[in-house]
Amino acid sequence: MHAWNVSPKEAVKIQHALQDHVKLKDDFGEIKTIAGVDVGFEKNNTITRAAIAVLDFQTLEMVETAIARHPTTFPYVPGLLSFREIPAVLEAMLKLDAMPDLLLCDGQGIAHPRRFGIATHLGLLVDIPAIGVAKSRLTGTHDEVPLEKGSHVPLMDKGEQIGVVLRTRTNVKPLYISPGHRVSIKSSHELVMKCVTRYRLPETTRRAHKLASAV
DNA sequence: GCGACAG
DNA sequence: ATCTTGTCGC
Repeated sequence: MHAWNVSPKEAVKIQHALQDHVKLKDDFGEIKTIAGVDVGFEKNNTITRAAIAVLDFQTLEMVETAIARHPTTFPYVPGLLSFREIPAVLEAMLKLDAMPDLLLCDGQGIAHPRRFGIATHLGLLVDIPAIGVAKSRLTGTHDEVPLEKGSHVPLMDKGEQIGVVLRTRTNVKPLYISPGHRVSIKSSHELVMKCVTRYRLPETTRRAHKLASAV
């Protein structure tokens, strides 16, 4: 594994070096468990708190959870989010009894200037299929999304599709879905939709967010 | 040079 | 991300 105590400039180099290993084709078997990953901060951002909620993919019921606190060592820089949040996430992952079959991360997958968002970086490091679920746009353009739940339009960048903008709830801001690693755009879209109930965010993310808040 | 900019 | 109460709308 690469170093984490790096400068922003070095972080960009690492992203370029690792990008070649990313797989955007479906590479997974039966998905039994799916994990939501979320991060929060404490003590004036000096502590990064990572939370993971593992759910049963079929019933969306909680199977297992893990929380970890880690000193914050990297600033928030658009495009380099993973260097700020992943160290704490990896610590939380190690506390799990069993690795989940799929990860849903807060933030982008390949919908990133260098196609290397946090979902991509994390999925690659732990070698688990991962999808990025972002609440807003980092890069790319798209047409307006119809207001009804389930509506979606492609997210484009430099002539290629990098994800989908998905309305998970009628009349509510859409989510930006993009593959992280070992999953296609189409499957990312379908899998996220299966985790959505009556709220804007998929259950995985909602559960992880609650954990990250219930300090 | 001027904006845009995940969490 | 985080600071924060009530309030508008489906």
